[in-house]
Amino acid sequence: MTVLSTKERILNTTEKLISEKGFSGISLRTISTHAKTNLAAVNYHFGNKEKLIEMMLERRLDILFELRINLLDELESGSTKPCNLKHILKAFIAPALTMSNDNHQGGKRFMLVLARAYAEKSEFLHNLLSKRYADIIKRFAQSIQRASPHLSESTVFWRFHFIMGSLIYVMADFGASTKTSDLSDSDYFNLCCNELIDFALASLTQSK
Amino acid sequence: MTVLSTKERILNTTEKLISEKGFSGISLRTISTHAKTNLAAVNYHFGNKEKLIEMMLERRLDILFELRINLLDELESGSTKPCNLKHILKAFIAPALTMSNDNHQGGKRFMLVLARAYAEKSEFLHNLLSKRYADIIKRFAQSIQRASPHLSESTVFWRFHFIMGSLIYVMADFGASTKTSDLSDSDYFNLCCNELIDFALASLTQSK
DNA sequence: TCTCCTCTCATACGAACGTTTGAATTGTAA
DNA sequence: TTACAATTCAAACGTTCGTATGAGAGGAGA
Repeated sequence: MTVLSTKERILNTTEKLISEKGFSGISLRTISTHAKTNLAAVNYHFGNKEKLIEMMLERRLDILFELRINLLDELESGSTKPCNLKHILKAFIAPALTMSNDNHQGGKRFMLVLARAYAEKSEFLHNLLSKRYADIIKRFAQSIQRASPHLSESTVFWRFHFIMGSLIYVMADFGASTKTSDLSDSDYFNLCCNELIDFALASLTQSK
Repeated sequence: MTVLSTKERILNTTEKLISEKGFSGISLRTISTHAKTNLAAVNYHFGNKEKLIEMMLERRLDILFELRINLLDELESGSTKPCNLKHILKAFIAPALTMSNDNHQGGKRFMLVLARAYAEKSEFLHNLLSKRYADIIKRFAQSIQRASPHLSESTVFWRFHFIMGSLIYVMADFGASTKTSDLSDSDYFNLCCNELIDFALASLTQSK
């Protein structure tokens, strides 16, 4: 068991508590107490509450998008032909759901946090997506377009966004699902992941 | 211009402000001021903040689900054969987006509020969906199943849920979209609505 | 040991919150 | 008009919030 720094403990605790109670229902006092430190430590390490939340989002988003782009790079390397559509979708979807299911690293919590940030139209998240990660999203859209020549560019655009919506919805569900099935967590996750990829594939395969 | 009661003004203002600032960022003081009444009026008419928000959600959800079930009833009346899949999906999706686009009645705001409530995993909303409206959702699922005999029951279940995710995502976007197109609001809405229905249809038509 | 720097701590401040209270106002039926 | 209920109001309560401050703990190098 490695000893985490105060800064790391605060970040992890923030993630955990926000995934449980949402952005609103959590105070710096609760965070610092659960992180076994002092209220003032938050402001010492992060300046203020907003910066703390931004750092918490950023450290995982960087990982998520790097996983995605690495997979896409791998797919596109060595050939100029369009990639297999299912593989592209998998490269986009799987990292999110893998992180979502990675309880050990706390990724599961993060995905719920991310889903919440999406819904709350967090300005910070919006900026991050439209600046830091815009290129990656665009590359995926283009790759999907090349693999779906039977669909117009605008239809691909729309459906890719709808798929992102489903993905976010699923991510939010993983955090706080009312278990209705008898499956284990990881079986349920694998099933859901596969169903979502097939769903996305189906939606892009059929033209009308 | 009809004069609204204090109670109605409070409900409308709550809806408006929450759609703009989210559930967290809004206080009863702000609400009562914008509703041109007094802080205490909120507690007089609704008891407390939570009850106010619940009433605000309920009055529109009732309308939404009634619209949906009426359309489905109409589709299924007079025949025992499976309905046209596109019509079923339209009966489910269109009312949400129509309300979403109905600025005059304030429905546009509500849809964003609803999307936020979904993401925040509001316990109240969850209860409402799993109790008051569960039968309606179930009827749609069954109707889709009958119209999609090539898909297994569980696949239909999954994909219906993914479609709901996309729908919620779109609803949230209507409230606070960063306009990137040159279309008018209603043109943009119609396009999006049609694209979403086609997307849903495509996802259920293709088996793999 | 002494000094310096990083970090943690207890504490305080002002602002904003939801809720309560009792008086004032309005509407209504007798 | 009078009496009574429904509604609106201003004011205050106690709590919680984010932030700021200055003292002190702890380790590293001289």
